[in-house]
Amino acid sequence: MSIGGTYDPKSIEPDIYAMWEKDGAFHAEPRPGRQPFSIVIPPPNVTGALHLGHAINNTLQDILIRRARMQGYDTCWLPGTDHAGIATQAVVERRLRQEQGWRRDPHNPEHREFLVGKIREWKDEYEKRILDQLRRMGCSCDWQRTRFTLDEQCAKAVYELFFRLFKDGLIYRGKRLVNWDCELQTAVADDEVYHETVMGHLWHVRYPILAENVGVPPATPGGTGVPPVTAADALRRATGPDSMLGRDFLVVATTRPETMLADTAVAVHPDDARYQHLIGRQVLLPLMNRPIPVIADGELVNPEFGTGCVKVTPGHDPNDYACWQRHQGRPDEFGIIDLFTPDGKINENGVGDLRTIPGSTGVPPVTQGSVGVPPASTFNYTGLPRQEARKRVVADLEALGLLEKIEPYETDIGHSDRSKTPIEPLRSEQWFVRTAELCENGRQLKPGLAEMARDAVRDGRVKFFPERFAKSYLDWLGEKRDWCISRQLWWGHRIPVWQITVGGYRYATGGKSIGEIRQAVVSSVARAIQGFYDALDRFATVFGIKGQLVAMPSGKGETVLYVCAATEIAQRVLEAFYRRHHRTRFAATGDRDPATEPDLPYHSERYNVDQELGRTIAVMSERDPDVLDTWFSSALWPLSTFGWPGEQRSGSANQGAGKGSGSASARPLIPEARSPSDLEYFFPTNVLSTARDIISLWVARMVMVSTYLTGRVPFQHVCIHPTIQDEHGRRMSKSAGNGVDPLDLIEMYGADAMRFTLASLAGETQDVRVPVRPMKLDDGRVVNTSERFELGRNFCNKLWQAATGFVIPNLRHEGTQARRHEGRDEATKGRRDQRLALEDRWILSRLRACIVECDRRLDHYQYSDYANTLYSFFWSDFCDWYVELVKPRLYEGHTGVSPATDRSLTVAAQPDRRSDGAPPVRRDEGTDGPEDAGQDSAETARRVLAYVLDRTLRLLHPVVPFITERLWQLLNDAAPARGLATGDAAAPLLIRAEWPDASELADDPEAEAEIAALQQVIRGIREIRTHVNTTRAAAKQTALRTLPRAVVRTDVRTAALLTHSLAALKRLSQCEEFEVGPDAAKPADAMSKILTGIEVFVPVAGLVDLGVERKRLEKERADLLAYIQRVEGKLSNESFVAKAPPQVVETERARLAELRDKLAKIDDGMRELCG
RNA sequence: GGGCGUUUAGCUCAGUUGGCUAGAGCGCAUCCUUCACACGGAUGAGGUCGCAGGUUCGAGUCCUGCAACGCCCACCA
Repeated sequence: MSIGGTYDPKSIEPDIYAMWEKDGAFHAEPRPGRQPFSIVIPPPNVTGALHLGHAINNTLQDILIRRARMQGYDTCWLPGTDHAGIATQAVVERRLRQEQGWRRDPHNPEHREFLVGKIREWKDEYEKRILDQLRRMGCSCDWQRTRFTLDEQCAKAVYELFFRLFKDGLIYRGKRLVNWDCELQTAVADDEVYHETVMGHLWHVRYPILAENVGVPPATPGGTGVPPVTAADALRRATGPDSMLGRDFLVVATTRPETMLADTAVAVHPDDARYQHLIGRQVLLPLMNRPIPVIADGELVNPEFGTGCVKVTPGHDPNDYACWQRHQGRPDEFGIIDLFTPDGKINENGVGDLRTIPGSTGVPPVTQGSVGVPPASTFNYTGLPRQEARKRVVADLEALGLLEKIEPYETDIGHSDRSKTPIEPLRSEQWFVRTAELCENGRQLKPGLAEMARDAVRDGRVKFFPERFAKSYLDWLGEKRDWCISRQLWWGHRIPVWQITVGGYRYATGGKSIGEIRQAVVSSVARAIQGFYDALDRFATVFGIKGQLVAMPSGKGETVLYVCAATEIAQRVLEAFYRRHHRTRFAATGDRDPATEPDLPYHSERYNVDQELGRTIAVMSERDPDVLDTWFSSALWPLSTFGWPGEQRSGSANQGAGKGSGSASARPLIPEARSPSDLEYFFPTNVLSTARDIISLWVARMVMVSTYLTGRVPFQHVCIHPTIQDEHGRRMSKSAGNGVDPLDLIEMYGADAMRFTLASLAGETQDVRVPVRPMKLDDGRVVNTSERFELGRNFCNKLWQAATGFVIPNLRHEGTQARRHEGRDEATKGRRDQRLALEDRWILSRLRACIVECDRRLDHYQYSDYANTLYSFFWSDFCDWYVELVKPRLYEGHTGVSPATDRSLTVAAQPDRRSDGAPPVRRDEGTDGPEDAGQDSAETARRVLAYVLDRTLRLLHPVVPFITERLWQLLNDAAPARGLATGDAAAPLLIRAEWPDASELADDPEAEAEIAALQQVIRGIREIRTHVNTTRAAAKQTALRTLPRAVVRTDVRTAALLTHSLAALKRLSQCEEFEVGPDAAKPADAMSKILTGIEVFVPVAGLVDLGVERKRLEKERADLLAYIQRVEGKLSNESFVAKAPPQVVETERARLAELRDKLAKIDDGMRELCG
């Protein structure tokens, strides 16, 4: 051990970590009758390496884990990573595209295999890096339990959850408007969309008003007697010189003109007088030449904005979609048209031919082409990319004279977080989880997932720290939005569902009535379904997967079913079943050879029972190609990682392959004889520590899933840590160039320094700012770091210096004696034998307060207060004062500070429950005088030094584990036994040592007050010395290292205290001689410091010009006087005296007396100075 | 637009249920290479606590309004 060397983290960190791992300190097994403490790591995405946000979160978790371990819990911190479906796939795909020009073909199974392989390579690389980063940070994770969201164990849980939700009717498939990423060709969640303000335009377009509604009801030729108005007429009138708004045309404003091709209505506000007369009429959709209705919608339309008319494109705009939904089933309902292909091009609906447009009102084409206007059929945008289509549409409108004006307009465009391309809202079939309660006829059948999760927080089973974050959790869940769980990706858990389509073909109508035919079809469909079920059931029985399959109606009528498999085995069996039987008919009638039957179309929606009748068969389609949303597996993380659902499924009873019914089965009881499983022991976890931006995405979903599956919450406490920003309050990110790699910080400052700084940043605010600076590392690399981390580095160095440079050498120096002492200690056990000096009692009292404070702060997840408490205890109390006070006893054989109120230590007689620490000790009123020789005093000082360092290392270990563990080794070498009063051996490894117990120490207010007085005197003399030296420097005189003499006038008791601690007093105040006493005479030509009840005088004749002293006293007097006036003002205020609590008034009075006394003494001094 | 948070020393932040002259670290100034530590020690300067009202004997702290900044959610064609 070198003395005086700067702490070098790099030289110890790897060895220390290896030692912990070798010792198995991170791993815990369930043990009956013990207390577990568990945390599951928020699994970092394998998208990339860890950043500072991960660093702070994992530091905090490690603090909790290490403390719990020291407190004696069976502690498990479960590590792992998240596959992060869309994010990872996007990164890898982008790379493949850039490097090899590779593009994914969604329908090519080979592509699927190739890409998933590539992503897995990426994952392997980054998972390794991430786990290595955690190790370098010192995280004490239970590596044996490392999990990955796509591994077999997690997948098992995912499929089981899907199966149960599916069986309970909580998962459904529906066509909804989703955020579509045209680049990645997948739906993305709302929270994966960010908005970017871009400068765009607002195009104002005229929509010609039709003189007469067409098509609804179908115009019978010649029926109305009024000739239908042609498109040409309408256009001509709308663009003519005397055309009139509201009579001949309407104007709509749009930021996305290309979507007008899919307009199905124009909306106005119901109360808007300008357009009242048009509600219910039709306008002609330009380019498409489609009549669309004018509807009233108070929610969609703001009459103040734009023209007050809104084009309605329900297929591609969320608001319009909502409007469309509102109007469904009403007399003014209108259609919906999908316009885009998955890769963002205009589909076949971008042609101006009415009859080809599904969802249109089926109107015959309006006559066209007679007035020089291009016929509608020439407007064909099919195949154009969105941007191109926009240009063409605008140009065409312009050519038609329908473009009223173009305004510049600032608008927010949704972008995909992953591909950074604009989002296209479009309709798509997706799987959803229902979160609202299930009701029938107004009666609640099942409680909703959202409500169950809200209850868990409302009734306190889950608590947030800080508390306020519960609100955003409750608010978000209150919306009960359904959760879109399918993604059109390949990197993830594939949806375990096969579709069964029941359809008919070659039907003969042979003279039957429509009613008879319909009847026959219905029963034949039912028989076909039954046939399918029977076949599937037989298959399931053969393969032993009964109960692992369930079929449910799709909600699309009786001809489509979904079959879901609960396990990967069942999935494989189903896949085999599909391969073998998808061409087989499960026919209700007939007995044709299946091999000769042609395949039926995948969808049989167009099947029309009114026209034909034939045989009905069930056809199975391939497995749903989509994968599950990443959060679906994340929601299971606390359960899946500990092994849920366990073994319960194998050998479970037949739940029937038929129609799913019944709720999730209760968890089986565990036989008491065997030791608990991981799940039983470590679940629910104690704490979840995470960032606030995923409270809804992740925290809420974990609670939903856990309560649904087990009836229990996944964690008791949710701890939200602050977000780290750069000095300008910006988020840190690689792309912004302000990202900081934890490994660079470790390289530069050491892991402990980083951890300590991060902990000291983690208060209860939601943001903390860290200035980011590029700095050069030793190896020449320039990386982002922050000087903020010098805080931790300096503290670690101080700790290192104090321990290896002072405390331990002093123990080691007397090593033989320390061992002798152990022997003697045995012999004298239970007898008073150690005299604690005042500073010993003081530091032990301070230590006690420090332990209490650390516990209180950590119990409330107030990490910064915990770190700061230790910082000031160790640096200020221990190093600055205790160590300095104790030096005379060690170096010069002084007896230490032993005032009249000396106390001794009594050793408790009973055996200690601890194996590695000190026993509970009690103080006793001692009456003995301070007669101990210096030898004993030095011995006591060493014991206290060792003891306080021991406890400090324990307290600090959770936040700075490496350095404390190393110092623990050194301390063990120097003082293997270091209980305060007995010689019990310390634990070999700090990581397993016991957490300090404040109750073994006593609060000692008397010692605190006395040391405070001592400190005041020392500070007073230091101040005078500095003042003298400053003055001398100004006069170009050399500085004085020490003052020759000081006189202290104070009461008998304080005088005794100062006298007894003379050596320390001289040393700390750098003053050579003292005169102390109640009657000490003030020397002439002295500088003075007036304290409460203590006057300090330093004769400075010949040292410095006394003129400056008067100025100094004058200023002090002025300050004092101002203060006195304030207090006087308070006390002369009658209502203060009358209304304030008596003790407050009393305090003020006492203060006033004190201040006046001081003032008088200062006045005395000034009189003398003036002569 | 809704919600949450922040605003205290040059910078980054503490400041408990209102009650001793508002604190810390960094930075700054002066002095000190004295035998653990210059990644150190000593001393000091520096703050009308965002603004305006209110409650109270008393407000950095509680209430109202305003402003700036940040985050989350929802987003008007």
